[in-house]
Order: sequence, then structure tokens, then C-alpha cells
Amino acid sequence: MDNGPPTLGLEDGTIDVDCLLVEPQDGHASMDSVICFNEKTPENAMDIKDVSSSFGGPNTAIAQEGEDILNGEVLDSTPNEVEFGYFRSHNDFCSMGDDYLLGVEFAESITELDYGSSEGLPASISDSQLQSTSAGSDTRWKSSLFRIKQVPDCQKDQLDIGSSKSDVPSCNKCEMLIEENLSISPGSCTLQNVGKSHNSPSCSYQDILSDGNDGRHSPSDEMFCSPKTQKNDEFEVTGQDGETNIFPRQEALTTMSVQANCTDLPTQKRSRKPTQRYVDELADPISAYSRKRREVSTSTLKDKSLGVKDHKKCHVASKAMQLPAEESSVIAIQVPFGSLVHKECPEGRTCDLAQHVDTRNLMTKSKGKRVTPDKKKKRDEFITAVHLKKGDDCAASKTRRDDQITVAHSKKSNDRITLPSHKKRNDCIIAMTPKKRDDCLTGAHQKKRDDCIITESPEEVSGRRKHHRLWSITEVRKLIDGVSQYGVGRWSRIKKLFFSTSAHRTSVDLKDKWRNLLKASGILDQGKRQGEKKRNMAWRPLPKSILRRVCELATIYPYPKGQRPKIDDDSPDRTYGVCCRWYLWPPQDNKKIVLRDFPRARIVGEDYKRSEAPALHGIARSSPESV
DNA sequence: TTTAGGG
DNA sequence: CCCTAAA
Repeated sequence: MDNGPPTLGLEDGTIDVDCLLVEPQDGHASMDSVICFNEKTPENAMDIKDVSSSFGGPNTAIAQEGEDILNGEVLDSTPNEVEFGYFRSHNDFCSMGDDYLLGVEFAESITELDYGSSEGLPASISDSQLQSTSAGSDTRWKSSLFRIKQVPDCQKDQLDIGSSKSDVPSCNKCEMLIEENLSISPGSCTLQNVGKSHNSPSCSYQDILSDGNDGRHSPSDEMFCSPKTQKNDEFEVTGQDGETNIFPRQEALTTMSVQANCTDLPTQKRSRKPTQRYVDELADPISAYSRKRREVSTSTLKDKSLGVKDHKKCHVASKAMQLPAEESSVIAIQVPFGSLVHKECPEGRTCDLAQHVDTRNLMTKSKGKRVTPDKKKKRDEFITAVHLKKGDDCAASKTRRDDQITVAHSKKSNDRITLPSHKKRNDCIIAMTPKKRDDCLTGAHQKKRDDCIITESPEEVSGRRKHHRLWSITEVRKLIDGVSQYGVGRWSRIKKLFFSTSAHRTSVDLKDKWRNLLKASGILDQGKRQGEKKRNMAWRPLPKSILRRVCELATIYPYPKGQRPKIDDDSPDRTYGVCCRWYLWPPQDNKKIVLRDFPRARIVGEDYKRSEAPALHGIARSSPESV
């Protein structure tokens, strides 16, 4: 963790923020600037947002090492970013207020905010300071919390606000409320953000308070005394601490605005949660996961900022970005964050989890290339370990399929998500133009492919559970070309030459496909008769030209080797050309013979040797097939 | 490892 | 597509 990220460009706002961080007292004044900043440079806020998205992990770090955070050592991001983040949080808040608080007399409050700002904002600032400098015993901070505590109703409202804007309007906030918002809301937002993932958006502050209130710690002051409260405090601080935490918060806010509509505002208080756990989560790579999702969720709002993201997690983020906002958002809302991390994934595995997440995304998007047994096994393990647990049903046997993973995942998400991801998974390629896909398949890295394949459409994916990947016309053509060039049986070579970029097509696949083509062409009669053929016809959407070529090639290279292509006048392709059973090679008149004109022509004769029929070969191969 | 063939 | 036997 060094300061890597390039400077975002300091703006006045940033400076102000800086001031805020350093000088709580000035925070009051800065507040205005912050607000102004928001208005002035909304775009900046967006950018920052993105940056912030990559801060999941650091948050925890902050909680634990305030100093480091200040220095930005713990964070991947540069101090600048941190500052921005801090700034941004306020900025967000302000924007939030603008959005819906205004309706609730927020404007007034703002003006009146003097009190609030001087109290609440500074309080938050002091928090950060406190945290950063040393854990604190900052009276101000305490007082702030205490004060808040005194207004439980307001808290509730605040929570509502945090959870969703829609609710806000209903709340008659008072100055106090606003104040709380300033000082606390950010924290709760953060929590909420996390909580959202868990289904219960509203946790955070309320929880904290509840901890204190629920008996044991009636005196607010005690909250800070007891270890538990301490945690809370820390947590709160974490949330409050503008620096990294703000980002998630920001996200939460943004996301909330977007997603609030989706979930019915879980205003309900969320059951108490071990704060420590939360902290751990933040610390965990998992946070990356959640963060990723958040990013995704917010991706709709901010598309451009990817570049600013933390480089380290960039790959994850990018992948996440690729996920349809819809899906991700849903997941983000519904997937229980806590359970995800801790129940299913022991801490030791967090890293794995992160990777898994990646994998998952990867798999989700890549139509999995054929996996070797080992790979399969790996996948299974992964699934089982990470996601499957809750997906009782899905787990089991052939879990290696992507969808299953997804299913499991969904399951965790309280079964609410009906596999949106499912849809975009495999087979979606079809939606892509073959060309594009091919281009994308620059072989080697599946990842690259994944990147390319983002705009898949759900069509026909519905029923598919397997690894099936439909053969595109392009692929079929390639296969035909390959066969025409190398003949049947040399699938490996064909694969190498014609499908080198299609990692998912194995030589076996080619062979199978060829077999299918033969069947489709009626060349390979599988011992079935009329009825069967008709059926075949039904499932054969292949272009006639392709069928023709298949017939030609089948003629040239009988597929089961040593077995003559069956000539059946009833076969569908008889309409494609003259039924010429016998053709003498070489043509007497030197006329160029296009074999496809004689789909079922048999080349016979003592003098015929395949090696001697280059012309034929060439014809077959270069025949201008227009599909 | 590839091919062939059955499931 | 998957799996497996055979080469």
C-alpha cells in the first residue's frame, strides 16, 4: 500500500476537505464549501465515487489503524483519494439532502445548520481525527453520539432516509435530524450499504444505538466504555471517518437512490450484528466483493470512472462492471453480506472468496470452456466451499456448471433472485455476432473473451443448464473448412488451425459436431428411419448451403471412416442437387465439377484415389458457399 | 493425448 | 455434450 493512484486533481473542495480533516473547527466553514463543491463539480463527485468503490478493504484498516489511514499507508489509494473520499462523503450527503431533504425543509435546516454543522459535522470530523490520532476519548464525539441517542425517533427517521430516499419525504426532520445526518448518517449509510446486501438495509446506526439501548448500556456514555460499544464506536468511527469509509458510504447513497425502489425499503430494524464482524468483513477481501457489487449496482450511474479504480482490484471491478446492472444491483441488495462472508466463508478463505468471486464472474460470463477433470473438481470445490452451502439442492453432483454456481449464489440471496445472471450466461454468445465473438476469442485468455462477451442476450439460455454452447454458423463453417482441408478424424488439427481461438471447442466437440452435421444432412443415418429423419429435419436449422457442403465433404470423407456415406434418396439434401450416384473421376471433359451440385455423388472407380483428387478437394474447400 | 463411439 | 475405451 503505497500511494499509487494518480492525483485526481485537487480542487478547492479538496482543500477544504483537507481542512476539515485537519481542523474540525473549520469544518463548519468547509461544509459550505463542500456543499458548493457538490454543486460546482458534480462530475468530480462521480469520479470520486468510482474511486471510492475500491475502498472496501481499507475501511477496516482505518478502523484499526487510524494513523495509517491518515497517511494513506494502509490504503491502496493515495492520500489524495482519501481526502477526496472524505470530501465526497460530505458531498454526497449534501447532494442527498438536496435531493430529498429539501422537500423536508432541509433548506431551512441547512441555514440553521449552523448549529448542526458546528455540532454534527465537527463531530464527525472529530471522529475521524479521533480515530486517526488515537482512539478516542473525544468528548465531542461522545457528545455527538449521545446527543443523537437522545433523539431515537430522529434516528429512526434518519435510518429511513439512509435506507431509501423515498421514505425521507415522510419524515419530518428537525434540525436535530439533519444534524445527525451530518454526523452520523454517513456511518449508517455505510452500514446500510452493507446491510443492503444482506437484505436489511437499515442497520447501522440503529443497531449501534440498540446495542446501547437494548438494556445493557442505557447510558450513552457507557456505550463507549463497554467493549462491545467500543466496537460500535470503532465501527461508527469507521463509518464516519471520512477517508475510506466514505466511499462505500457514497456508494451506498448512490446505490440507495437507485435501488431503494427495488427493495421495499427495509426500514425494519436489522437484527443486531456483531460490529466486529462487520469490521472484519470490511477488512476482508470480501469487502472487495461487496464493493464490487456496489460498483456494479452503481455502475449505471457512473460508467466512466472505472479507470480511476483501484488498480489492484481492477480486474474484479471490471468484471463486476460487466455484469448487468440489474443483476448486480439485485444481488447487492439481497445477498446477505454477513452470511456470505462469515457463515459460508471462513476468514481464512476470504482471499479465496475474492478469487472465487472473480471466478464466478468469469464463469458466469464465459461459457466455460471445456474443463478438464481437474478443473471441474476445482470448480466443484469452489462452489461447495463458497456458495453452495446454502443451495442445498443445487450442489451435489454435477455442480461444475456455471449456472449452478449462480443458482447457489442466488439461493443465498434469499432465493429472491431468479437467476438473472442465469440468463446472461452461457449460450448467450449467440446473441453476439459470430464475428465479434471470434474476434474476442483471441485464444489464450478466457478472461479476454469474457470481457468481450458482455452484451449477451438471454435468449434461449432459459432452459440450458449445461455447458452447451451453440454452434454458430461461423463455427460450423470453420469446421467444414477444417474438414475439407484435413478430412475427418483429424479433429485435433482442425481444432488447432480453425478453432485455436475458441478455447471452448475441443477436438471432441468438433468431432461431435461433425457427426451432428452429418446427421443433420441425413448422411449419417443412425439406423433410424423415416420418422427419425423427420425429427431431424425439425431440429436442423442449418442453412442449406452448409448442409450441402457437409454432404460434399461427407462424400469425400466418409465419416465413420471406412464407411460409405449412406445414399438415401429420401434424405433431405436430395433437393440440393442432382442426384448423381456415380461420378467418374476425373471428369472426361475437364469441366470443372462442382461437387455440391451433386450432393450425394459418389466418387468411385478403381482409378480414384483421394490423393489424386486435389481438384475435387479444392472445389470442396473453396466452393463459394454463401450461408 | 487423440480418436471413435456410445450415452 | 459427456464419458470412456482404445490406440
